[in-house]
Amino acid sequence: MKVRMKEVAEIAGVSTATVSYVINKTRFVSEEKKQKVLQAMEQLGYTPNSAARSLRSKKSYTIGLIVPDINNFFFTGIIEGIEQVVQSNGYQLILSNSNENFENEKEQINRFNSQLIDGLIMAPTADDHSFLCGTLGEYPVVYIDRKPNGCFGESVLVNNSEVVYEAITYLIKAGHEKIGILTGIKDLTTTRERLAGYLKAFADYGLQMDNSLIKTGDSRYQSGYELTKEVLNNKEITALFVANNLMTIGSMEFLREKKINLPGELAFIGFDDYKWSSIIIPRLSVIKQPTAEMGRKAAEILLKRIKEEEQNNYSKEYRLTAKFYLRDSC
Amino acid sequence: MKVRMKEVAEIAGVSTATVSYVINKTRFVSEEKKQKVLQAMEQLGYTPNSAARSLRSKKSYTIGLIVPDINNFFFTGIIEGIEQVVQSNGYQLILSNSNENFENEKEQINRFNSQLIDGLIMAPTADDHSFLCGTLGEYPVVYIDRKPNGCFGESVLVNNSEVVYEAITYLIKAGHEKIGILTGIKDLTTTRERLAGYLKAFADYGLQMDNSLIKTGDSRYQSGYELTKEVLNNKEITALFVANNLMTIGSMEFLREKKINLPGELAFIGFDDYKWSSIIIPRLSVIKQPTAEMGRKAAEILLKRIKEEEQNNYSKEYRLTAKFYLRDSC
DNA sequence: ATACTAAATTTAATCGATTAGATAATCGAT
DNA sequence: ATCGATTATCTAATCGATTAAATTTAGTAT
Repeated sequence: MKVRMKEVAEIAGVSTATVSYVINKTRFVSEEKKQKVLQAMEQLGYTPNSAARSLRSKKSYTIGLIVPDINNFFFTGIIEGIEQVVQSNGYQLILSNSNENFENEKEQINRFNSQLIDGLIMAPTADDHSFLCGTLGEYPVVYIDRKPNGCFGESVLVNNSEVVYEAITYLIKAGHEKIGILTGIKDLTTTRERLAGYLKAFADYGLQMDNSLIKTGDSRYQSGYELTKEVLNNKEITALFVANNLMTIGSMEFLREKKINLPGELAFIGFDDYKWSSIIIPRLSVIKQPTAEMGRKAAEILLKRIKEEEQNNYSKEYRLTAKFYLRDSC
Repeated sequence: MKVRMKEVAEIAGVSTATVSYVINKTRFVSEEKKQKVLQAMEQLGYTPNSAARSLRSKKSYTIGLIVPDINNFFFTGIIEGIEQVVQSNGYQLILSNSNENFENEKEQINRFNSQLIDGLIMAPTADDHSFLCGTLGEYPVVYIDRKPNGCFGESVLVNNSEVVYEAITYLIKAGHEKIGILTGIKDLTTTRERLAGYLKAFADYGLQMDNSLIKTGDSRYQSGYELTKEVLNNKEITALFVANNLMTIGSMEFLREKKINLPGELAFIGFDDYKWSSIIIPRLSVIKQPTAEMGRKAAEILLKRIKEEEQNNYSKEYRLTAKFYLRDSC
């Protein structure tokens, strides 16, 4: 038999209102009654019913999170950061996996719209999100990693184009002129920005652009493997940059199979870091994103917006800095 | 302004009860009225208020999940499986990270006890969980990966001791007699079971046991590194088995640093598989657990229990089969 | 036409908290 | 002693759905 606030109130000899004030600290309650209430709660092992609470107060102390791939260590790093902040502020986290699929994503958003959540953090898929601008008046949204296409909003991103520029520049200065690039899903803002950094480096250093150097993938392991095979058909290539993490692994798989020597035969730079990238031989040079920090930042912004109630400064961008880690593969 | 069931009922020219019956299919409603209701819902863009719904019906269509490390790919594999099942049954997933810390775990359970959830899946920490047997009468619980110490309950596990027995036996048959083992956190059932498999192989093949061969770690990267250094002080060791995934990476890091040749100088078997274990050289032999399947199984069992209402067959164990993948490191 | 069933729909109580507004208690000033 | 102001507490309406019980409607047999 679940114990309700009414029982607590009876035992403590006060009204339910007073109990509520004690729990939520919403009004002053005399020390004497406060103690009685606390003791009664303790004695009965009372825990408030969150459904009733959020029905009345219209706050669920729950935030939603939609990521495109739960198995991807880049996103789990983000989740970890979000979880820390959310947890320590007494909020709960509802997790959902869109699988990079627009329909899944929309379906999940619809579920969230049953006012379950106080706010939403999401890494949107590549599709057009203009429908969101209208729909999501109910709760604040913060985008992470990627900006949604066709819709404004606050977002936590990294300096994609700058850090890629830095990495490509490093290769150019080391004498490479034919540098291949494998990108993730075409219409993601991350893909566009990383490609822009690559192109800018080529332009700034007066190198000849060549379409056979650029291959667009789908952010999966397999396409990393396949596109590496393809891009290396261009025999002049001396360096390869992979702008996505799973594709980095797929690419490495192909290079290992073909026994292509890094960095001797091919200079290699991958994307995203994990402990394993220092145990493979050669240790991989990569661009590393501050995943946990991104997650924390997004959660902090969201909670602030939830508390503020005022919904201005839309479409602000927060750019955290990803770094180029030079190791042994280039 | 949020649209309520009342508005839908008015537009459709019926009572809220009828609307509810249409939505939940709980009673027969004439085709005519049903259509009117559906159309009104569509027209107003109605989504039911889940707080009100769960307050009244005492079901939240939400299940809780507590894992000890969100960043660990073993657990994200499990999460992925759980998410699939939960999602497709119209449930939501609340995720929490205990960080292998008992206090965090208890705190989260307390939060869950505010009747937010219909069921719970958790990988319990190593501490004594006898307090759980009492507390958790409210909703069904399924344990995953590990059994809780001091408490019964349904659990989804793998054949730890058998698969480790198989791997160690392989090493023994290959002529190894001094085989080191690094285990995870001491009081986890997984650690005990894996160690038991190791010991049984030694016993069955009449090998001399030796305490300097066994090192107990804390399931973290760093302890894999440190303990590898330690265990190799025993110069007779010719093979090493690491019974935890992050520790496998830490161990490999040490071996790479010391340029210890695998399998020439040391035969090596790690725990848990990920795409990267085939791109490192030599390709790692590992024990691979069916993570997604474990997650799906746990979610299915839990949902079944939620629907059944009857809480018998407690403490049943489901053992899925982990497999030994023989590659190039041993 | 009447009585009786069965089927479809509605009325209204209910879930367990929050909170505006009413009320009671306390205190000081006149 | 009375009034007013202030503070503490309580009463009761409310959030938005579900659902038991009541009611209406339709159908069938006599």
